[in-house]
Amino acid sequence: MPENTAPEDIAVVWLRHDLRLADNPALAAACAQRRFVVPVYVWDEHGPFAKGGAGKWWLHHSLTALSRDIAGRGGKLILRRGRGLERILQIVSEVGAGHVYWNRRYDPDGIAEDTDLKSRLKEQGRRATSFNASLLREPWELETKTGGFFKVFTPFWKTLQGAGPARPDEEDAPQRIAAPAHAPDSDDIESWRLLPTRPNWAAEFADHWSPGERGAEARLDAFLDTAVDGYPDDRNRPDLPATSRLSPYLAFGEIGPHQVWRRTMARIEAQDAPADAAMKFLSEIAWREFSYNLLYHYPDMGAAPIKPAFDAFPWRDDDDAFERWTKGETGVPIVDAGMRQLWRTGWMHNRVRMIVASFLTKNLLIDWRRGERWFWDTLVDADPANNVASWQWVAGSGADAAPYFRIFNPITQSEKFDPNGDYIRTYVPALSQLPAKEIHAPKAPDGPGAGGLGLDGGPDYPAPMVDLKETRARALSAYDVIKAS
DNA sequence: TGAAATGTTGGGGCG
DNA sequence: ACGCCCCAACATTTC
Repeated sequence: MPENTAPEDIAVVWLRHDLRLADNPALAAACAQRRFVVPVYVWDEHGPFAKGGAGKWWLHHSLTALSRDIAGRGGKLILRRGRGLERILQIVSEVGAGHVYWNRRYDPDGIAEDTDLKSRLKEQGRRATSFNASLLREPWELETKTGGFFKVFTPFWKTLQGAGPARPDEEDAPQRIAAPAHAPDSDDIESWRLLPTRPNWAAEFADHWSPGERGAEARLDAFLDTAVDGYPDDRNRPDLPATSRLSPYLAFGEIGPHQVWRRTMARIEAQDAPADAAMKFLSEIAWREFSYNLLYHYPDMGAAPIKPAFDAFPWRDDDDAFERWTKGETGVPIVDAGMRQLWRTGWMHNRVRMIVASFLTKNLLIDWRRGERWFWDTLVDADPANNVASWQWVAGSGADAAPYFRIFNPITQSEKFDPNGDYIRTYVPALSQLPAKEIHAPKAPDGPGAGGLGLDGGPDYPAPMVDLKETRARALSAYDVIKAS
């Protein structure tokens, strides 16, 4: 540390799920208040919220982009590996920083670590300052009339609309992120080996995604330009490019909900977008907020059902069935298409997520937590609040969940939301020659050589692994077990 | 942000 | 012309 640099002049900014320069309150405050700024990302591969495989692919590219963007403004992104709290304390001491800035986390482990770090820094005579970058309102801000937190989405959404976002004005990206004369060492990101090699299951990811802040902005602009008008009608159609596909960018904080909110509202005000369609889109952003609201108030919800009655639910242990589900070999076309889209692209359309989740938890009676873990490992948008809240919603154990008896019929859903079968054809090539009428529930060929689909278990496409009617009835009687308690 | 079973209605074929 | 049956089409109830 140069002798003429006082601790007051140096800030460490600990970046986590806020990998952007624009509208980043912690980074903006550090740059405005301190002469030198040291942005840090810590990769904790053993942490409870370490990213799964697909998330690591994304993280690699996101950090590469962020590092370049920071360098473009005179700064240097420091990469370290290990436990976050320890590495931050280490870097703070290396550079002699008097201040640490970060944007808040809301998962219980993140909160605990941040609380711990704050007191450790205080003991050392350093200041820690935290901000809100990732939520429109803090989870403790919105309250019901009786002073509690919201457990039902609709009143939550009404209240959120009334309150509006906490920061109505955009926080510009800092002009300059001045690195200290002797910047601390940084790992080379290649040494983290975040990218898959053998097999390279992410080979196709780059065709679908451009991680990083610029990619996020382009995605939002493209959505607002072309798809928001049709959003209310088409958002449930996996065969159409009708959704924003912002979820991974939001999960990594390459864009924040404030930016989405402001730009969408600006389109409404400029009459570039119909208000009802645009607000329908924002209500989906609000589902994300609602999930964080739930996670904050039910910190254990990743491990335990919100409705305690579900503790006694008779889930089946069936490794073989679970594996067929993960591989997209259930014999139910829409389910298999979804699971293969997930594997190939790191993402799945939301309507199809509900269908495959219903199939797993109801037709197969497999614990939602197994599905949640699989999604965590394979989704590029894996998010500790959204993922868990959505699984509990489908399973029926969540706060504002679908009633357990609301069991999807995957074939009916397929006919309704993929009417021409185009989505199935994209991800299940074995069925690509079937007409729309047959593709949702292919019939086994009558005689030898009749179709070559192999629906009786042959090589091309399997017969349905379960009878939908029977397993529906089985799910309902399983529900009777806990309904009585 | 269901689906299936059951109930109701009304048009048309038919003796 | 009339009653009867069938069955979409829609509504309601149940899980």
